[in-house]
Amino acid sequence: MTRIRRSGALPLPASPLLTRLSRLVRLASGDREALGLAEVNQRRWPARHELVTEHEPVRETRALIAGWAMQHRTLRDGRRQILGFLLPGDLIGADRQAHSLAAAAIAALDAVVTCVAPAAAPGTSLSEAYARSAAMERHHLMAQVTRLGRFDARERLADWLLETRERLALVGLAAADRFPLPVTQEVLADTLGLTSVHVNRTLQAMRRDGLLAWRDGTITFPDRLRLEMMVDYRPARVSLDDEA
Amino acid sequence: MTRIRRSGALPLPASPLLTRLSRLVRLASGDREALGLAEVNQRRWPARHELVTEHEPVRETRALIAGWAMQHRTLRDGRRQILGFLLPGDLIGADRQAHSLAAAAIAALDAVVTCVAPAAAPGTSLSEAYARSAAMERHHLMAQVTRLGRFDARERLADWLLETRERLALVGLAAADRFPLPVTQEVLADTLGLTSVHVNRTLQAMRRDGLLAWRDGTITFPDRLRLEMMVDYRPARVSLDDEA
DNA sequence: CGATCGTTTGACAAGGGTCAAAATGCGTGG
DNA sequence: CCACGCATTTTGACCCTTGTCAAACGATCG
Repeated sequence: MTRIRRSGALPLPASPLLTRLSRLVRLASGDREALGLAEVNQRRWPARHELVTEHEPVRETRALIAGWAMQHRTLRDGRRQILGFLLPGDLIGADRQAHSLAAAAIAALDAVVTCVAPAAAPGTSLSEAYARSAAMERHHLMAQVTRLGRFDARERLADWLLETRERLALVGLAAADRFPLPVTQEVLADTLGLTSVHVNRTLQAMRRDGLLAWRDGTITFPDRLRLEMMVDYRPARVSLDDEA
Repeated sequence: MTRIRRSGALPLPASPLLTRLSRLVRLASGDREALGLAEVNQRRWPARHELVTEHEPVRETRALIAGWAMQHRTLRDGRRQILGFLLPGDLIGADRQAHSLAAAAIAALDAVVTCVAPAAAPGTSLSEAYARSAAMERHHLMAQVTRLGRFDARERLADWLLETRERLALVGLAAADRFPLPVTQEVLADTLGLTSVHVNRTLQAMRRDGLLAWRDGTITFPDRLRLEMMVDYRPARVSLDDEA
């Protein structure tokens, strides 16, 4: 049914969902099929659209196929904290139980495409993949706590950028030293617990020090290893048999 | 097998594990039995003992029956971030998948008692209870991110104390306006992303303002509602049919 | 009674916030 | 193709919350 296309120099745009889950768990062919099937039925959302509302019931598990979204909370007085980002291949509400309520809002950062995630029977490879995906998410939340609690501005930026590059690389959307970053400094500030003014100054200092460049919506690391040393960065490992 | 004892004025020391899970989900009698049985086999650990080591495999799901523990990460240079606390009734590693690795260390804060959590077959009330427990945990992690990212020192303290009181109340270990807090100001600092010096000063200011008292290891709120207003505190609600 | 751990205090430094305005970029309509 | 309007980035001056360092104080324990 699917025809492999090798004509141009274009890399085959593999499904980020299938790619990601396959890297988390060796999927049974039936489960791979189910995912492929689920992706046929896509839904698009414009930038800024609210996909999930805080305190509302979460009806079904979905997956993000394209675009970026953020999970965030807004306080009474307008302060906002972004808890984390949803990137292509990520699941939305996978860790859902009966009648569960959304713990935070989810909003599209740019144009976004989703599909419904296929149900996974207990014991299947797909169910294991969902569990690992949830474990990754928990891991990222913990990393976020450590960043906000014990890192200064420069470390927060470096650590977060490295983590984001790694997540994108997992679905083939980042190179070793560069990746697209479709967000404003204001969004970055609300992610890292800073003000946009301070994010700006910190970025400039890091640029001056040759730690990164950011032009045309693309982050580049002139020397990624140096950056990783700086914050003692470790790739997320959630289970024994993770790749590399 | 269990004899109900009503002789003295002593309240029956109900199992915190059974209490907590019962409040999260209406448990089938078989599941209640399984929990009771599991608790027979207890294990005690001294204060400071490391129950779980970061990056090590997590073999089984356990439950905390008595005492306090903390989940934490320590950086190369000694900085430490406490991600959250484990209180009586909490599960340890419930969200585990095959071959999963601990995302953070867990250490006993005082003398601690654990048992092995009974396995839950898919579809049972126990499995649902575990899922909700995991959802609560995720909720607390998100609250922690918001606290560290957007709250100042006083708000962090207030919000965290209120949350902790609520969690203890869930297992009958806290009154409406007071609860035991068996930790040092240093531990509090590493939880809230502050220094112990600043925690100390902030606590004093809050005492002066009549927001709280802390004597003999017990926190007291002279006016809990005022404190809740101050930080717009909302009890954690994870699913539609949570109690009240 | 010293030793140790935790709390408290003081003086000072600094990272990051605030406010306001200027520059830059960019999509859209004329 | 240009001009306008809006969003975003950048800069400057100033201030405040929180961190740092060091010492004193208090309680607990062998």
